[in-house]
Amino acid sequence: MSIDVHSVAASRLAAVGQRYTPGRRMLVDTLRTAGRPLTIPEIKDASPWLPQSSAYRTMAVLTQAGIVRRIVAVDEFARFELAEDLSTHHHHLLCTGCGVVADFELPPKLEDQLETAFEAAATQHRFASVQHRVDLVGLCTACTDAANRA
Amino acid sequence: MSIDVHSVAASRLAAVGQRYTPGRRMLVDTLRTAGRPLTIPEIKDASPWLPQSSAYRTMAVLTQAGIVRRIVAVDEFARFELAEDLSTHHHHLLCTGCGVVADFELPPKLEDQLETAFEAAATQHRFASVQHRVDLVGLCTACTDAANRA
DNA sequence: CTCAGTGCAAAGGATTTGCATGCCG
DNA sequence: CGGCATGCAAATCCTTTGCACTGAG
Repeated sequence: MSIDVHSVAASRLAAVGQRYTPGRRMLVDTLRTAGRPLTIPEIKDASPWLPQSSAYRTMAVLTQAGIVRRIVAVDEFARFELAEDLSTHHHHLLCTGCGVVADFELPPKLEDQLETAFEAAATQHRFASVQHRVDLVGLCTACTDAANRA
Repeated sequence: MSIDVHSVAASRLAAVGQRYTPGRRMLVDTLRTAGRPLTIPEIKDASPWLPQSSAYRTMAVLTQAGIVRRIVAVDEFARFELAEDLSTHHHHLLCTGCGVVADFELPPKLEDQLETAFEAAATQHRFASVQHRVDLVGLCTACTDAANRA
């Protein structure tokens, strides 16, 4: 990995008066390894001994500290991934069948054009501190196959 | 309005074996008039006599029939708007402060470029039936002012 | 010794559903 | 008449929170 995620995480937690405990470090590793946003159930699957409330609480703390980003996809589960400055700028493919979320990237040139258009739209509607959320919603391979079999 | 929303709604409901009752027609009108996605509480505010369960159930039926689209914004409330082919292709401005959702549009040329890039990404990840979801997340005027006063 | 972190269990809140009634076709 | 539609109330399910215990500084 290019930057030291754990060092950054430790200092960001310190900045909000929190410690970088083994449990938190381990969940950060889980997210870093996953390469896609994970739900709480998925996080628990990766660490079966972890109490559910700790999973939720740790994600809340890490989100607060700016280490983790919480996203809402198409199902009723929240998903968590490392903040963009700890990974890369990317977008999401959302499956309406099973809810799974995959990452993808756009050509840099197109990103630039988008950025410009978004700033114009934000200004026009008097929105501030704007970030963008560009997702694709469709069916993953598994769900497409399942639909065809039906 | 350019197309007859109610006629289309009636035939789409008929296609899934459901009726276009006065209650359903009225909620469709509520959504059409709003011009932005509404939450269930907002829908209930517009029709205080409407039981909550009917609001949820009607939205579920209309969504199933392809008349209404259910979207998830930044808060814990689902929001509902008319399907794109009953209104126009547009995107959303989401306020992280109060959760309100406003509509905006992008230049057609940029939409075309996005479409091309999205198709490439979808193909690469083997996703099918892809639609895109392009949102801006920020603070609306009211919430920006509130933040400045604090 | 003090206070943040953790675990367990119970509460919270949006959404769904079971069941009985009403009404269109 | 039969079945969809509707109301009311209870249930579901993700998520949050209260409280007691443990461990680091």
